[in-house]
Amino acid sequence: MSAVPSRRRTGRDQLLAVALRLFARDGIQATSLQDIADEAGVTKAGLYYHYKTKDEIVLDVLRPLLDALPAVTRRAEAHRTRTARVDEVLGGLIEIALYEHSGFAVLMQDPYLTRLLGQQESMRQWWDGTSTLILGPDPDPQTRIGLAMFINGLAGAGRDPAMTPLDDRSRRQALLECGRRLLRCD
Amino acid sequence: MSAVPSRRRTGRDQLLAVALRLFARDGIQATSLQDIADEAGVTKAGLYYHYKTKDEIVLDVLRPLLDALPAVTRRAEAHRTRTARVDEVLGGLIEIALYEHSGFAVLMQDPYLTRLLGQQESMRQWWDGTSTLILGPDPDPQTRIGLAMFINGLAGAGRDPAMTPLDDRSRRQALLECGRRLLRCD
DNA sequence: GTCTATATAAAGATAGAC
DNA sequence: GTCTATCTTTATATAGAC
Repeated sequence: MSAVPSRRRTGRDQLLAVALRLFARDGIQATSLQDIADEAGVTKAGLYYHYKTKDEIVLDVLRPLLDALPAVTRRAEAHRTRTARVDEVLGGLIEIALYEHSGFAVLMQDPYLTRLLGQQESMRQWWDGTSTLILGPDPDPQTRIGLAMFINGLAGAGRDPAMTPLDDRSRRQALLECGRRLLRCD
Repeated sequence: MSAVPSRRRTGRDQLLAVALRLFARDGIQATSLQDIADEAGVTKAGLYYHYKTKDEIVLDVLRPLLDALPAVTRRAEAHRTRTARVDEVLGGLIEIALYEHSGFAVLMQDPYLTRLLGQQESMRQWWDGTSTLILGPDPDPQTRIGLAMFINGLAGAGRDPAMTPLDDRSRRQALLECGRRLLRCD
């Protein structure tokens, strides 16, 4: 028994980090358990001590992301003005896109995950609720489409070469400005 | 010899249509030759009369798209004012995203294709050139990132539920408005 | 907790008949 | 131009030793 119950770099966590990197680079479907095992320095069978199936690995890799998105919405609900809610949602999504960009890109774009989450029914519900929260129950189509372009373009914009000369703060600011323009909040 | 040399629904074309639909729905890697053959009503071996490899099918499916993007840029180069060039590029990309949306989404997002095109070196070059054409040689980062969000978000926004109530013209208009806002052209 | 070895299914691809 | 049959490789997954 360890005297330190806090999270260390246990085998499981290391596997997840390796898997996420490969998923983001090659796509989930193209990443075999053999690839993950090789990269992690274990054998394929060794993975099965930690996980029963590949899907279990996938879901565990994306778990932090799947939790982070509703958390953003909950924080936004605590605000009373529309402006504050918009900023909380846009800012929260930008944080995720910038600092967990691998996971965010996989979550938003990988076809394997789309199927695994059942055509993303849960994702769609979260997005509907979040959209309604910041745009109101009956927003004009232009604004809704602007928001759709923001969420769909965020992962790509976050890893665009145009970001490289900017520091962290400028990156957040630039992406926030994109969102505000699309939602006509500037 | 046929009296009608024009394009009919030959076996090859039908295979491409089937393949594109499956690629867009499940991703390229998750779509096996068996899947395509089943859907097209032939056997797996039958595919190999038309194509030597799966990659050949993939590239042939995406060929119209890979040709359409540079064509947009060439049309834009014919204009002299920046405004006209911007509208030609944005409008051209919107046309593709709306009317060849399956192919466009696959082209922009599928990890299999990214690898097949060699980390998309050719795509990156096209995008650099197009970006420079409409933004000038040294655009401010905010505008470049806005353009990145547009191209990356276009496929997703084009198939967002918010599009359904709109007719074709309104859809084009809404997406164009997104682009103009991101580029501060309104 | 990680290994060797193996089972089983499915992938891409080819040979050759019709 | 499409088929049946088959080859080879690789995928997920399991059994059981250490």
